Amino acid sequence: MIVRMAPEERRDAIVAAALVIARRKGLGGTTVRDVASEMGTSSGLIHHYFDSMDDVLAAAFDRAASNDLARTMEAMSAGADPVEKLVAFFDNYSVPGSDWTFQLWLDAWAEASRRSAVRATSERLNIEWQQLLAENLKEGVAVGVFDCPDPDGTAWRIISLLDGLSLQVVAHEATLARETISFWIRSYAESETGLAPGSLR
Amino acid sequence: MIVRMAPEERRDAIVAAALVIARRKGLGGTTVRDVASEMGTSSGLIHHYFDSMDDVLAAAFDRAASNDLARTMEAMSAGADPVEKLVAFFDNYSVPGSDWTFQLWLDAWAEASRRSAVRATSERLNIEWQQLLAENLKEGVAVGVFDCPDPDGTAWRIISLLDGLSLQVVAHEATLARETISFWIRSYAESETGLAPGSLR
DNA sequence: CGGCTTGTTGCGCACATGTCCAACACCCGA
DNA sequence: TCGGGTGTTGGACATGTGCGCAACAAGCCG
Repeated sequence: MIVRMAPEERRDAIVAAALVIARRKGLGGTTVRDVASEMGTSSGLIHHYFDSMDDVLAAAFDRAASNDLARTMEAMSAGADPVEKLVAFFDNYSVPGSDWTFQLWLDAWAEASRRSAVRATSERLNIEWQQLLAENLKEGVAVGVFDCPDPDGTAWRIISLLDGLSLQVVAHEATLARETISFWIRSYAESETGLAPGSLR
Repeated sequence: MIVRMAPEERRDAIVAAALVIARRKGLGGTTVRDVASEMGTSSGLIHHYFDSMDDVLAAAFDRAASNDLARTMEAMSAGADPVEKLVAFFDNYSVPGSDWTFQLWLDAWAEASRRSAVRATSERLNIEWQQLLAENLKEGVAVGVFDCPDPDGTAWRIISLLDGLSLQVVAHEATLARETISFWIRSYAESETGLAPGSLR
């Protein structure tokens, strides 16, 4: 029995199914047939909605990363001041059990050089994350709680340190402990913003 | 005409050929047939020397990364003191034109969760890089030129910031300038070691 | 109710993939 | 000079790949 869906709905379903597979087999390991059978439909259907597999993967990664970003933005908006927001940022960045999202980032960075749609998406989202942090830093400077001469640069450095450390945890698991990198990244942020040690706990 | 090689030699040739392909098509995109035809031999030969493709890829990555490591160690050994060695470390980390090595790192980190041999290799080499840096920091502390309470932690943080920043350059190219990250990483190292700003130039 | 748009199928095409293996060619030691 | 050991071949095998397409069916509109 054919289940006919509205275009929007079906597109969403495809992306959702692709995400399930990507979570299990990696971005690069996600195939048209896998996605189709996950949805319980035929593989031809995927190409009815997407020009190429590259686009499907980019859309899947986009949804996962955008979702994390939105969740973090929401968590930050609950903070009363820039300091609280910064704490919310870090609390949200590495929620336990969401390692698979970061694995997707690793996949995306690696695939970036060979899949243009994925590359464009990861670049855009990376910048959005940096912006989110930078805006909060600027607000803190304006209000006078942060001492930070170059918020944009600081944001890039914090994001990058976070990525570099998370990478070790996700790719190699045992080399670095989760609590350790949580402590390190907060200490670094404190030093970059002129906050007293322990302020971001 | 069959060209018979000594086992050692042939193994090396396979790894070298795999590296040529991996450089062009990525670690994950390297296939048995590609490697074979790069050597001008048959594909069966690869499996005569390696149990699986995973092992070939791990060996190829191992050679590339070990090579970089050795080159950096040598450059550091030319430095007269820990400060000079640290400068040599940074100078060597991001030689222009060796982006492809870093792309291999990106590939390896992404593949780590799905190819155990690659994973073991990248984990080991990541630790070796950290050790290289940590040993130099410890030496500097012993001699009294560095003020650094936790050299091992500092080494991890420097390596991670470097990785996180390099990642943006290699995967996204345009977002961050090379000279910018070179400046940032040196400034960060100065602050972690208690050196005066500009010491690592 | 009939027609038409369009979502959906299921399979075919042309390749590519890792792995394995019987046969072959080369070199060394007897 | 003649085995035997082993490096090497070339293709078989089963499976997987993205993509395209004719046919079918569902639902909307007149």
